[in-house]
Amino acid sequence: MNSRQLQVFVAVAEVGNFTKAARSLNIVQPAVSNTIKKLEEELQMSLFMRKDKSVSLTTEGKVLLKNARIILGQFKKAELEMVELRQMERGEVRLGVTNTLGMYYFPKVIEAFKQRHPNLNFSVQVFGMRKIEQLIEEDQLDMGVVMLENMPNNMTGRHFLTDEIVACASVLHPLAQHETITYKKFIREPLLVFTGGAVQRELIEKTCKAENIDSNVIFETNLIPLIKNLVSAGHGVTSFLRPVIEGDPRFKGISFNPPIIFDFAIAWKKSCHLSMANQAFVDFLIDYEKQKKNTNQ
Amino acid sequence: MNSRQLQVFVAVAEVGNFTKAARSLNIVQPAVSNTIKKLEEELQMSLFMRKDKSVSLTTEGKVLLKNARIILGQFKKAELEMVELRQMERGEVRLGVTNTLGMYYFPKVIEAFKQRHPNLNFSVQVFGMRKIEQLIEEDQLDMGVVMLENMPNNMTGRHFLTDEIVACASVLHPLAQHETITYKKFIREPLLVFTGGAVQRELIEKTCKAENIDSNVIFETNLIPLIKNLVSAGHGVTSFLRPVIEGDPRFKGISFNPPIIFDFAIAWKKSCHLSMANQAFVDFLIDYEKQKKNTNQ
DNA sequence: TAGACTTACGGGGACCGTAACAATC
DNA sequence: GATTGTTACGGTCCCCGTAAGTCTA
Repeated sequence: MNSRQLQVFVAVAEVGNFTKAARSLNIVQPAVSNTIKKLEEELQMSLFMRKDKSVSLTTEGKVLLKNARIILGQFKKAELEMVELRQMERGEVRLGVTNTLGMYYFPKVIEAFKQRHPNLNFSVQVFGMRKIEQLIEEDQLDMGVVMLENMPNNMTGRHFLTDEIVACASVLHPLAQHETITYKKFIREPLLVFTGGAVQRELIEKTCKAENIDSNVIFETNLIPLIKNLVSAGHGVTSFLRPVIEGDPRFKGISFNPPIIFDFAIAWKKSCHLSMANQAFVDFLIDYEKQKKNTNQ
Repeated sequence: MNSRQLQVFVAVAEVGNFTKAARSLNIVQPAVSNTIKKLEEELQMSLFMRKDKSVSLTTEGKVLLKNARIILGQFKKAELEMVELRQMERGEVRLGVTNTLGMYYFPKVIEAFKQRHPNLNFSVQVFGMRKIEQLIEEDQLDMGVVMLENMPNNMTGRHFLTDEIVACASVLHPLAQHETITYKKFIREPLLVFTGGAVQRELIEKTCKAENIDSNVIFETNLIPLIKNLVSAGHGVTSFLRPVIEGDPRFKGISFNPPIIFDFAIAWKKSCHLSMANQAFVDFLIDYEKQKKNTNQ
């Protein structure tokens, strides 16, 4: 007993006529005869009473019909679900992002993606980069933002964004006169440090150690607006990705010399297959950046 | 997507290994590879992550697995129901019998049949023969007992029993001395008539009319024991199928001259297919009589 | 004679088995 | 080298289409 046999059987049962059933199935009538005959032989019972000009179900046929309808319905439902998955009308994306990118980069991208695939469930959460790597490892996230150059070797991913870290001071601050600044000079300033992601903090520590000086951190927070307010009020300087202060007249962004460039990648466990929804988001992300680059040129 | 593909898919999903799945399906491993590949191509999505030494389900695979289990379960259930129907572990027999046969013939047969097919639902009801024909016509009975020689032509059936109608008198009655009696002489006796089935009553009417005499019916009832009591007490004579009085020392059964033989058939609507349960009972009935005849010889 | 189902026969595709290959430990 | 999955090839069986046959109105 297979699905094709049931399909033919139901067609015949519904129209009570082999010829019409064949037409509705787009096959010839003898094919229907054969299929039904095979099915009857397999079940060792007759399913239809052959009367002149029409056929009708036997008692056994009626029992089979009930089951056949359920089975075919279930097939249809399963196939539909698969199509929905394929067409991104179902599924889930669980993404971990850094605080900065979560505030200044992803909202626009995700909004555009959501518009394309409105029925996907989307979970975006902000974590530090180390935490993102850990949660991906623990399968609590599907993917996340990591630094391209130090991607864990049990993970794989794709580079999607390059951005510059700049020193950030109030436009009234003496530093605002400079166009570039060395990192060594920068860390001697009173520093307001964003501690959400450990990366910039690590950069400071490393440089201090290399220069053999103590860092001059006067304030730590993971609230970007708070840092911006304090910097704006002239309490110190900080470093941000350039987009954070771009367009904000209160701040001057000063490139480091040599410049500090971050390459961001979206990454996932190497051993783990991305669901179609996640894969679609990655593709979308790469494509989004390519489009943006083309437009800017 | 067909049932075979799902069967293979579930097998692989359950053991997480193509080779073992192939073994459990009693096919070779490349066959499994091919089937899964076809399925993946058809659904346009990958269902398994191929890792070293084992495979595991993708997100989409998990969704399919849930559906596949339901579908295969439904198949199993349907096949089981068909087997049960075939093996007479389900189904219903709705049989109409005459009063006499219901009391003196069918109990033993039905008991034997019940023993063979204990899970069949059985409905046996006593009606007059005309009523049986009517109820079959109305589809309220599947089959019933009718006279072979006047089976309605919209019905068909099989002869299963031949029995003799005999005059029945108390052993103390003067008629008990006779070995035969003509029907003409019989109807001049004071008659106790069994009115459950109209057949014997009709026979009396017909003969009276032919002989141009009034019938001498002094009592009518459809209670066989009551008639037997009255006959036993010498209040009159009656006619019965021979088995009714066989072995009862109070009565003498006197063959008519010429003998009156009834051929009983079990019959059903010609246009209507007998369910396997009913068919089985018919076969059983014929076989039962054949066995009995062989034993007696 | 027309309409409906059955039977017989041939072709194409699906599935399975064999065998050789690739990859990982 | 052993185990696991993939690819290629050939054979068999199933299903479909064509054509002829049977039955009934």
